[in-house]
Amino acid sequence: MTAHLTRRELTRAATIEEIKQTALTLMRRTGTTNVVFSDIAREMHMTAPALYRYFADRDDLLTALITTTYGELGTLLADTSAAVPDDDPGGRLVAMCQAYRRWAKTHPERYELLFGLPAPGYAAPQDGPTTEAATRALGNFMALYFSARALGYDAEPQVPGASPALARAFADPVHQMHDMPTEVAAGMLHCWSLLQGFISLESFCNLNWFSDEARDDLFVQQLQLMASMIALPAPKAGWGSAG
Amino acid sequence: MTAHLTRRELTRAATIEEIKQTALTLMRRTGTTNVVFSDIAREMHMTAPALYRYFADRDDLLTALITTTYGELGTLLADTSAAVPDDDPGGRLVAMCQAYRRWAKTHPERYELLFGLPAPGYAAPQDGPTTEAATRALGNFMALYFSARALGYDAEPQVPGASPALARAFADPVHQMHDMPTEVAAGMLHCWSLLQGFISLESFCNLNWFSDEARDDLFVQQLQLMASMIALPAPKAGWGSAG
DNA sequence: TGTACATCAGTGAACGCGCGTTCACTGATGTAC
DNA sequence: TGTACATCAGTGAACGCGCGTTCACTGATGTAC
Repeated sequence: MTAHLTRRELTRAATIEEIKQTALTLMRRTGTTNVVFSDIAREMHMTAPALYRYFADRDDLLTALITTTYGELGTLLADTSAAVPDDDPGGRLVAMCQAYRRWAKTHPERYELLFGLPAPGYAAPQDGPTTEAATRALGNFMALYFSARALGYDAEPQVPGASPALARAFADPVHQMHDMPTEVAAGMLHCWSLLQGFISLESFCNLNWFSDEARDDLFVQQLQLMASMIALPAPKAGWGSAG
Repeated sequence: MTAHLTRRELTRAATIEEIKQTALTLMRRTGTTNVVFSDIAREMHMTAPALYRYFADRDDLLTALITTTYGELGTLLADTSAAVPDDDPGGRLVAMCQAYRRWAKTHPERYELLFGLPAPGYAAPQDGPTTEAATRALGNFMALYFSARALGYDAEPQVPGASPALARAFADPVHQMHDMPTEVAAGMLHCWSLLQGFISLESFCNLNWFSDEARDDLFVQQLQLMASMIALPAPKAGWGSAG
């Protein structure tokens, strides 16, 4: 029974969690992926050296933050998907992408943390917890195809066929794409590009010359393109705006 | 005759140029958008305070760097486009996108500078030189449509029609899209999203789990999607890889 | 052409602040007998 | 149940470094007469 945790172990886990949350909160407040030990400590009514009881150094904390953030994103996507009935994969696509978009717009620094230029000396440990968390988060999109197929939808996606090199890449089970047609797998990646492109442009203020409404409409159009790329049926509740 | 420049004015202009280039070189060396006055000065065999003769402060230099970088990107795109015959807009699309992609991969920190999370306290001056330089750079893509139309290509792009809000946005002549069909304008933006998405994913190492060859093939597929979105003919020399 | 003055480039020293990290310590929490 | 010891959380002071920025200065370049 390792379930018996001392009070010390419990508060320790709670403190670690609090440090990470405080760091993320401060990141939002400053609008940077920069994280300052003294600031975190002050926010928690502690002193900076105390943090070294929980994280070896700044890089260690950063790795934990990235993992946590991927986890948060994954949970968001999973919850959003779960809130839409099984038999509406198109609706799930719309809901998940809109949720992702809103999340990135609300927390551009978290988006930057995951998908921006890696920090100065920081190299994510290969095959580490970050990679695993990332795969899990993206798995939510892969699941769309399988739930659509379970419903009998298996229209040909409107994308070019996969090349041998691509097919070889897709065959690796790590990416969760090994048992979908290579056209769908390729389509998934095109969707991913399209989504990331829009979201990074919007979150980093490079689409400010558009009205909110125009941006919304543009995004809805991209959702439609995405659905066609991976051959998903239209969402039952409609696309959400001008179509 | 303001053409008469004193030696002082000439060396001054040259020094400003050298400072900017040194800053960009250092950015590449450190792999960050961070720029350190002392480092620039040392590289130029000067001392840090001397730089204040040329730039009011760090933000001032940053603004200049962004403008310069947009200019560099614009020149790259224009030159690349000009190297392809007028009557091959599809070829121009391929050449420009590949050039852009290579540029971002070689200089991820410059890409970050233009399209990443804006620096800490830095707010780009609205309607400033940066905006103008950005518009000029992107204008090279708009030009694709016009050169295609001049050749008689005017197929319907395979994208949803533009909503009223979008149409209103496109009507603003600033964006150089006011005299193209709204479907084409929308298609342009979808292309832009797709391109930015792929490039940011690749440049920031989020597609490392693919082989170089697989990434190349994926990009070629996206080029084909882009061509169909803005109704460009296929490139005369082919797509460049597995199609 | 030469001289007297103004303007500008660049230096070196210094200020001030932020911030990661170390260290010797105190007090509280847990463990062994 | 109580006592003696080990472990851990957290503190406060300090080190060391980086870096933006200021300032009084020297020497060179340009300008006016």
